[in-house]
Amino acid sequence: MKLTSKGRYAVMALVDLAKFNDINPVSLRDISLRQGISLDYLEQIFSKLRKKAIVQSVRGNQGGYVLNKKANEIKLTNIFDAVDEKVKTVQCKKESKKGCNGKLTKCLTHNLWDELENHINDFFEKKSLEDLIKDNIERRI
Amino acid sequence: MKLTSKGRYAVMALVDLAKFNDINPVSLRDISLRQGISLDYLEQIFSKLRKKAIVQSVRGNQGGYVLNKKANEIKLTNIFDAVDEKVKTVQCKKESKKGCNGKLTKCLTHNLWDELENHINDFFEKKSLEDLIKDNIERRI
DNA sequence: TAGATACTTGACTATTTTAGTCAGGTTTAT
DNA sequence: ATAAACCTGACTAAAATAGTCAAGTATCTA
Ligand code: FES
Ligand code: FES
Repeated sequence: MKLTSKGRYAVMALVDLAKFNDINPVSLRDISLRQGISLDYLEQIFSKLRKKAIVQSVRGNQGGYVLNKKANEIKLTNIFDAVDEKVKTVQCKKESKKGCNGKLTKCLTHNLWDELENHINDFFEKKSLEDLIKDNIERRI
Repeated sequence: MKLTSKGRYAVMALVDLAKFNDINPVSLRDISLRQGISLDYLEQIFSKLRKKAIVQSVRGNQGGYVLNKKANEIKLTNIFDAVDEKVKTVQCKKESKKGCNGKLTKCLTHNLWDELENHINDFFEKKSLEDLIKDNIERRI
């Protein structure tokens, strides 16, 4: 099980943005330089974040992006959802009544993976951008 | 983030094996048929489980595999470890003092992913094969 | 109003990982 | 002897990932 760069970058970029949010729109170029993320890749990511109303764009010279909600209202769940980073532990289709083995009953481990999925999603539900920023200031990394 | 088939199958096969463990060695062919997993793939998986002493093999006609420990002593962690299904949330090398951005400090989100990794591993630490079997009997799926 | 900055979009691609398959063994009960 | 079942390593097709690239459009500032 691993986290993809897309999800990792999305959160990283938003933390960066949130730190500078009060003053001016933050340009992707700046985030790219500070965090070492490809500019083109960031553009893909922010396009998705914008469509899900997590950020707002300001076009033109001196433009950039601004948070569209308060930092404590943006949960990791929202971010991951926006960039299609989903937690997927079961093999079978959620809706289908068939198991992953093609049989009509769920497989021996289906419930386990379901529990795991909930366990992970709980973590994402609880963490907000604000938490991350606080954490960064406290630890001074 | 998703769970791979290898990890899923490893656990599924072991639950199946554990259910029949008292009587005779269980052949991979039977597990393959019951759980709908490719026999060749199962062989790869069990080879690893054997090397980590989670199962024992019985060669020859009427042979198969047997659990090498009690079901309550086999945690998910052990299984995942054996088949190299690892949880990897950080990008940077664990040992290296460099961050994922190549800089000397850890990135803004490093601590977050570390927490996440622990959160997930906790789940795997707590669940044993025995828990899974009980769960199956209770729910009768 | 020209030019620079920065957002916007969509298509394309190299690399890596996954999820197996395949072929050829060896061991042992009957 | 022979069949069942373990054992091993190499190979591969398909999918996912992590980007790159190209061609825009909008807006501020000089
Ligand atoms: S994971 Fe849902 S049936 Fe196997
Ligand atoms: S994940 Fe460890 S430094 Fe970024």
